[in-house]
Amino acid sequence: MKTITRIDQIFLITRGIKKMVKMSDVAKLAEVSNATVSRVLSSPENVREETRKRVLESIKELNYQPNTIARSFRKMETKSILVIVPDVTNQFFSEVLRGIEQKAGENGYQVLLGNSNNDVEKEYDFLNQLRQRQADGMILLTARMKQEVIEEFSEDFPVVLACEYKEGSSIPTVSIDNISGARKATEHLINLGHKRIAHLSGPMEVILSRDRLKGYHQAMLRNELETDSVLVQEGDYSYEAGYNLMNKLCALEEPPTAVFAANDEMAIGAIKAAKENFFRVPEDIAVVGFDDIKISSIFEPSLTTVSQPKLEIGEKAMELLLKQMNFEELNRKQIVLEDKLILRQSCGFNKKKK
Amino acid sequence: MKTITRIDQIFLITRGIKKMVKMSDVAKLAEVSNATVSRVLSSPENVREETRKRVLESIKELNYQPNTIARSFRKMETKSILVIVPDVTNQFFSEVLRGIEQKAGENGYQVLLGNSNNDVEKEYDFLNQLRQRQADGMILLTARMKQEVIEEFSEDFPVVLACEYKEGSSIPTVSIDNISGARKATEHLINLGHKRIAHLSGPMEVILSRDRLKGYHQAMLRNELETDSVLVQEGDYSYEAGYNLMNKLCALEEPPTAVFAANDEMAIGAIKAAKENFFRVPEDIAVVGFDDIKISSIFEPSLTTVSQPKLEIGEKAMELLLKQMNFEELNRKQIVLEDKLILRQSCGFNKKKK
DNA sequence: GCATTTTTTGTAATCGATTACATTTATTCG
DNA sequence: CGAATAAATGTAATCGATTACAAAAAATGC
Repeated sequence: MKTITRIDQIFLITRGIKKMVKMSDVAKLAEVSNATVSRVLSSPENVREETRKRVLESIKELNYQPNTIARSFRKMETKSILVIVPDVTNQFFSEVLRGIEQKAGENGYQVLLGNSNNDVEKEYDFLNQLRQRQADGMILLTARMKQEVIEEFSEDFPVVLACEYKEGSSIPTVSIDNISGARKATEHLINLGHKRIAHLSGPMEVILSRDRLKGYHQAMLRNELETDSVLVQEGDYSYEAGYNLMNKLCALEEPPTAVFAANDEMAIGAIKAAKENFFRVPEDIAVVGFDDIKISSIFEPSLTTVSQPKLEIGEKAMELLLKQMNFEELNRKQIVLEDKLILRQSCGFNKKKK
Repeated sequence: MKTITRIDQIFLITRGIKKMVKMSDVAKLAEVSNATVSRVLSSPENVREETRKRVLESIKELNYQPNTIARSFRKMETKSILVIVPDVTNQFFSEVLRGIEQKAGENGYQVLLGNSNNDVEKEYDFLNQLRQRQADGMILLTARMKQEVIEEFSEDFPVVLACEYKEGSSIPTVSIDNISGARKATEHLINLGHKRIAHLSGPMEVILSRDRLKGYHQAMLRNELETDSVLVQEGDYSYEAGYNLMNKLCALEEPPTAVFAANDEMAIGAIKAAKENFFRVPEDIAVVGFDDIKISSIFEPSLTTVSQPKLEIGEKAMELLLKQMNFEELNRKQIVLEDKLILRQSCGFNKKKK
């Protein structure tokens, strides 16, 4: 009966690095070969019950933890994926992230978070990280890089675009139909009788922004409304941009009676500015946003907005990525999920009288 | 003059795995040994200019990317750290994260994000990930695990606690003085003339919650105010908890005239509930929060709150971790940063007349 | 009981970069 | 110029788990 003491286990501390128990230590104690220990861990059904028990006991006794780096090295996979977010502090993305994380966790993948900080250069850096095998795959929640680059890259590595996409490309993508969502939002304002409707757009180099603008234009055109070009203002999806742009609009000789903002953060900034300019929302100016982030329902007036299925976007994106990493065929490469217009107070809808 | 075509580079696709260019390929093309290539990459000053140039050209020509897994394996380090967050969607943490990310990036470290979802079991799982060397160190933004466990763990691996801490432990920690912060907040309400002050606390098993409660009690005691035990309600830091608890308080025969909430999310939930119960904020009920998250200044009424230096907490935590990973001595293990009471409308302060 | 098949275990090569040590080449200096 | 020293490069072991293949042990069948 051999007993291993704690002293035996913890041993030498050399230059601060703890000497770890390795597989061969377990093998020795259990009086089997390295291979058998490995098998107990990865395919226990091929090991005789008795041997397996002995090995497991040794593992426990030595408190052995397999060295993931060595395993990764041998198998040339990290069991982790990289998710690139334009801005970690943005609520919208953190919910998508949650969807990704969940599916990833279920399938034994770690999520490495990459914050691009809205900087394209950073995005390119992240591609290299994947090239260097720091992760097995990648989900991009922002894609400002050149189309050719991403496309070529996606031929060699598992990549999924979520939310953003590239026109006419074959990169697996999960998103909603931004054009129709924006159209719905704008049409809602039109149906409420508004004619002078402004749009606070996102940056034009981002396709989402162009799509939402397009939806806005379509709605205006279909209803034979003119769009005064001064009513379309380009922002960057930030609260501050919404606030500043709305201040501009309020200063116009003929201010709009309604505003469709390309996301909720800008919409809230806009409402804030409108109020400060003594416009009542929704009475004087109705506002509609996009995304349905958490504050939108809490803020007053609560925000009418186009709701994206954030969690589902994350989950589906991870599913697409998993399939690629497992070399499964993708039957559908472009997944378009349903958005939904949520009516709240900021455009005059009242759930309950107050 | 040897030319390498794209075909040469991209080669065989076997079972979907692209054959990568490796160091030996570069060595062969540059007609040097493996070691020299390695040196060009990690200590170029030891390689003759001419040779170095030749190697760099080959690297470029073959588009060689070092295999990080192999490097990690050999050096037994991943150059990544693990950050455990109780909830990714929480604004407060995402800002701390940004501080961590920044410092990590500057020092060549990747940030692996772990979402514990407020589940202790998950936290224990993350410890094992570190044991298995998935990362070189770990920052805990939540620490519900048993003190002994974390402490023993922290002897073998680089760990930093941020925001949370463990009493009388020697684990490196970055935080503010929550007791004094809470006391300040409560005293502010007392100075405004409030006597019946409620407290919406966090879960009692979290030390932050206990500290903030303690600060509240201290302030009351010092000012010889009685604390009606029905006025202290335990929540879980969520908007919903604040909302529900405030509904309870409003239904009291003698409702409080002021509320100190243990964080901003609960404070905002509380204001929302107060309003729905026809209490005006701050006229009928003054509210103070804790954390100073972004919405707090946007929400109406804007929220008086104790501001934590979120970014700095993240940076300092990463600095402590870096020192541990580099086996440097820590001169100070417990870092306490300054908080600041920010006066806004929710307790009757008006920056500008409206 | 012995040949055949099946199951279990062991042996040793392998993944790709790093690095201690050995060797070669270049430089310095009397 | 040649010895001594310094600089540049090469050789080969190494990190720890996995796995193809070989060998041994157990089970089966006649």
